Amino acid sequence: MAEKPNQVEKLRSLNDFHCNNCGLASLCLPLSLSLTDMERLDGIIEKSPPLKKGSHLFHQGDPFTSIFAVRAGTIKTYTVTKDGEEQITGFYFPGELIGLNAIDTEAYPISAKILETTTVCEIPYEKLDDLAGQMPELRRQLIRTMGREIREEQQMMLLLSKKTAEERVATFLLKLSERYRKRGYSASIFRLSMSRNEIGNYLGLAVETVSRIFSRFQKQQLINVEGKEIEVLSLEDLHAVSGELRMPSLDQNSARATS
Amino acid sequence: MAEKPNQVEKLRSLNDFHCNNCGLASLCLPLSLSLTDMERLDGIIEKSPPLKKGSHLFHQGDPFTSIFAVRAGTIKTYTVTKDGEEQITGFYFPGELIGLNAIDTEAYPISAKILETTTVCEIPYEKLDDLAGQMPELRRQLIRTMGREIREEQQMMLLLSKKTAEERVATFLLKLSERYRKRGYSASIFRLSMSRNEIGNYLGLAVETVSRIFSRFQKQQLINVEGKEIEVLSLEDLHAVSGELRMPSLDQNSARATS
DNA sequence: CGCATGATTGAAGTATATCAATAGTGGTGG
DNA sequence: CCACCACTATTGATATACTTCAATCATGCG
Repeated sequence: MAEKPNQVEKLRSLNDFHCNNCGLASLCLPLSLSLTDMERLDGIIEKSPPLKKGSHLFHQGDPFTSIFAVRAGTIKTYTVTKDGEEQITGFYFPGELIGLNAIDTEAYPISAKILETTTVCEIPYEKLDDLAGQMPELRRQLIRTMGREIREEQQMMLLLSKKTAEERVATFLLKLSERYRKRGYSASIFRLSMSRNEIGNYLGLAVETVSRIFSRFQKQQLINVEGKEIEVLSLEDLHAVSGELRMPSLDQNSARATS
Repeated sequence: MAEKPNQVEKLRSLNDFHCNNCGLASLCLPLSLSLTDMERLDGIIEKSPPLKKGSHLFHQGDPFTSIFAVRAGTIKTYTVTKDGEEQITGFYFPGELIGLNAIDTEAYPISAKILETTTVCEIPYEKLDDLAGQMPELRRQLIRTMGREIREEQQMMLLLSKKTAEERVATFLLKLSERYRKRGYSASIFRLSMSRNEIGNYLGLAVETVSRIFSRFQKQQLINVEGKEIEVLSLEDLHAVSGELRMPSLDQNSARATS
């Protein structure tokens, strides 16, 4: 039976999606929860249908209600500056949480836009807070996740204030590579889900600069670029260009790393 | 009795220092704790003696044990980049917490250096975590504080990636002004506890640029500068130069602000 | 009081932005 | 299915905000 998975089958399996069978649990909030705890967390989570590219998860100013975990796809978050231009504050991949910066406010301080067809888990914050009061491991995991976010943003500050354009782009590619690797994808071949414009915006560079540096890196045999397809030819060399301290590819066990 | 407060008196009052009589409680973790809860928090906190300018609270790589709350004085945090130069990640004033970025690691990812004679409250993280499990309001306050830190760092990213030198310096001065105001000091006259070099480092600018902009602002009657003494002549005009969206001085009740 | 360190100001250099023109890409409808 | 159009990316030429280098001046600490 069930020899040919059909449409109904596929729908059923979508509805059967739970934290305890989510491949991302180890990257997300369920990390180190017991099975029963995981089920309780699962109970408060709303799984979204696929969201279309270009649509918004929420807009800056919308009332804050929920944290979102990316299940599949990519999301960018951004604010709009005084003169109307956008500043991208982050790209979010499966297992990552969006909305942590809104916890002490009544409205989202940023907008979240879908970059490619994406599904998310919506976690109502009031309920999450309740559960965090009852489940020590969930509380710790939430706080750890926030601590990591603070740290990563400080690294981003360093990138923006001290690094050259080449270092920024190299660092960006390495970080992407590392994130793909952690999710079980190739660390050396991947597809950019954002435009050159968005990369430049995020890194504090003009589009043209990003484009030139991609070309330069290609000429230097560091990477192969073909539109949005990136192949990293030498993680080591790219790392040398990035000006980063540690060698991310050696950093297999991030929990024990001292950063 | 006790007509002339003497040395012993002063020492006694130092030892009598507790969360429930700390003027900063409303800016710090004790915020919205009940009196009993506050006393329990107070029970796990170690009050430091005065720390000397130039000394370190901890060094990058030291084992992570505690969060610190500044009680009086100023502290800067910084990382050291590959080529040995430092990147300042923040300045911390009374009531602010240091070390939140280390929570999910085993070692501090930054160093913390005293800028002027400072006292701190040391909060052992294990004990804080225990208490957070028992006291919902403490848990919420810790998480809120982290959420705010994440948000503020995103604003800093925006500053570093989109703002001009003048906008950066103006924003910096306004943020300082606001922080002094919240602590009951003058919003328009204050003393910089950091050097021009440190300001430049933090803002991603050369010292010379900071100095030139201070002079320019002075010429434009925005501020008066005399060494480390700053007088803001027009918060409104400075705000206009800063490129910030909101008018911070109108933002009296930050808890209800939606940012 | 003196000397090291920090701050200011000017002159010259540079990395990156901006402007401009062309080439490629992907989505849409005929 | 291909042709079209808008959008995105690339590449070159020029402009500029900020850095770097250099010299002088101020400050504060022992």
